Amino acid sequence: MVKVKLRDDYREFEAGVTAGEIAKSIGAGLYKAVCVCKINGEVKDLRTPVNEDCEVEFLTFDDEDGRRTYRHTASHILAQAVKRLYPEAKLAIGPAIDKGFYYDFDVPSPFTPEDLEKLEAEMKKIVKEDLPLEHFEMSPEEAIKYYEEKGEIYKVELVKEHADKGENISFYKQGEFTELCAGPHIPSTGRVKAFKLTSATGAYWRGDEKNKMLQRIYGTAFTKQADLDAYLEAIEEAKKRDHRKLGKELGLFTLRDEAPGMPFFLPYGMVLRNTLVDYWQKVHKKWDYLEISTPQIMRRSLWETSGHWEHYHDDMYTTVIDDEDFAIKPMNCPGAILVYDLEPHSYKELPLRYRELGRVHRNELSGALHGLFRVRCFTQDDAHILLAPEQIKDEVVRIASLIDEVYDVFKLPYTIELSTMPEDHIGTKEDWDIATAALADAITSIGKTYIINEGDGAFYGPKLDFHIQDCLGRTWQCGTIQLDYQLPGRFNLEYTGADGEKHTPVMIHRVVFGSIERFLGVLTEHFAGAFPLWLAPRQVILLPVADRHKEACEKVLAQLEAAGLRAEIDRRSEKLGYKLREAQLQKIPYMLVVGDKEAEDGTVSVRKRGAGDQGSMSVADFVALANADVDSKAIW
RNA sequence: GCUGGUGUGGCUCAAUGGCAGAGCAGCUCAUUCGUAAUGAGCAGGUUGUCAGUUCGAUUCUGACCACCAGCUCCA
Repeated sequence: MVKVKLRDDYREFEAGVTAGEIAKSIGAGLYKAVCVCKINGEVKDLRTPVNEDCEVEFLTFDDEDGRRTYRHTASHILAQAVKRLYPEAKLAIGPAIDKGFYYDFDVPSPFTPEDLEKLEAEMKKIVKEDLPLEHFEMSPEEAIKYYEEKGEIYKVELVKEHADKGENISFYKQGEFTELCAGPHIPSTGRVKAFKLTSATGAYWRGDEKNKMLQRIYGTAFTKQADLDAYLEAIEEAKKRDHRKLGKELGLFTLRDEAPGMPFFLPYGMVLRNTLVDYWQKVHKKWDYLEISTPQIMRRSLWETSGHWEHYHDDMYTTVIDDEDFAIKPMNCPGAILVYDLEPHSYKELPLRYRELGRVHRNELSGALHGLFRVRCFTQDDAHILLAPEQIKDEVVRIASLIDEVYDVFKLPYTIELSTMPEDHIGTKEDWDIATAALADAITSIGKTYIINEGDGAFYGPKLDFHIQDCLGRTWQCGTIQLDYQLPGRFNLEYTGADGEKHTPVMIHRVVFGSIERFLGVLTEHFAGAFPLWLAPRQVILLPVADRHKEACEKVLAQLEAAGLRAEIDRRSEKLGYKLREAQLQKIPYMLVVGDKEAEDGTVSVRKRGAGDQGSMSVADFVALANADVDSKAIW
């Protein structure tokens, strides 16, 4: 007998009982809902036998591990369906991902939407067949032989890697379909209820563009059809927040064929942008950054010294002027370095913080362009900080606090990634360890958590990246704090230390918004275009009920403008409802209605976006109300 | 850049190997209206660009450009 600790009691079972049988003994309903279990904290199949005393926890689709397991099995069903309909397809990999799963195949011709429909139908058959997923193992030699005979070249490659660890290779079998897989899985295919194949695209084998491009099928799966429908509906809803759509509707920016990836900012977009920049300036003055501005185009020699000419050439726009090579700056750092290098520096001046709203140009791959999120011309809210190595941690705390302060103003949720030493790097491992630890310490000391992005640092130093999600949950890097041990040396930068000796400073590259453009895109999606009052391009719109009220509106407009509010009058001879509808669709925070009554006693009837009619008040009262909102940067 | 898809008035979208159509927006006229669309009329398009096939191409083919999804890359 074995003693099993369940949620709040102990039960005894015959040794060798499976986790699934334990679940069944507790209740059939529970058993049906359970995807996978944890035995002593380790995620395992329900088919796993229990041979000794342990703690068992059952996980349903509501649990992240349960959900992943469920969707992972769905990906196996997809692979099985593909093998049935396209026996010549070679299997690569097929994991569960955040919102579903995918599977990569090597097939002679890409999948069409009709293929996906056929595959979905075949998957339904496999579900109906209710095939049990059985786990078994092979020795590495057997596994290689097995896959070589089948011509599964990708699987052979994967097995060979596992073989180096000297362990047996784990497989799962469902009906005629066998798959290299560490598991775990749900007990049978019949449990996968609601799924949909969402798209088919290309993807490089092992994510390396030098490798062959495989065909990836994305799908998602839920336990109930209603949940799947709700999910698909939510995606459609989310697309309405897309900043590319809202940017057009609200007159913020545009992109034209004449300049791919280089946004044109329209009048309302410029108001938004300038408001954001004003705020940025205020914050940076407070945090003690000195503002500089450096040239857009600089000589080749500068870029050779910085290393960009060699390492970043493909992404740079270069030009020849009077027979001499120049480059349009893709980064602001060399400019800041030239400013530092103007005169000798003492350790007493450090950290020296140069801020620069620097417009950069990068020749990004055409396929990477995406609205304002990924452009070829953008303005980084950059700063370059020169400091002594021992000042790193304090300075990083200072920057991370600044970033947190700014994101909090918008109530933007974000995640932090710490990228560590890549294979291709400069500097000693000791330096990297100290620097990486300084970054980690800094984040922990301000009460934040981070995830580690192994080996993803820049070749010159580790970095912290601040990621924000877009309307569809894709994350975009906005803020970043990068330590740089290389550039100061390349430019022979120095400061005189307390010891009277010359030392090389460390440089920190950092941005808060990342780029003004990307951040505006993020904000547009975050607020679904309904910007807080302080940011809204048009804060107030005045709506005369009839033409005879326009004059009264003009007076109110003058008062609002004098009070620093951004206001307009809708002067068209339309009915109130018509003008109101448009103002509402334009997401203007305040709509002020002026009719006979208001014109008479100098009041306005206030309608607040999202909150409806607020009744009448004097213009002075409205100004006080609005300005209080602007000052507090209230979000509603 | 790679894989697949898309490209029709300012916007959203129809249609077709044989005169390209609607709604909204715009303009004109009438209406002067109280919290999400007043009515009538007018105007607006070399169907992304360039070639090819064809008596005839917006439709079929090819190249290019741009956009969309994903890969890669990145602020």
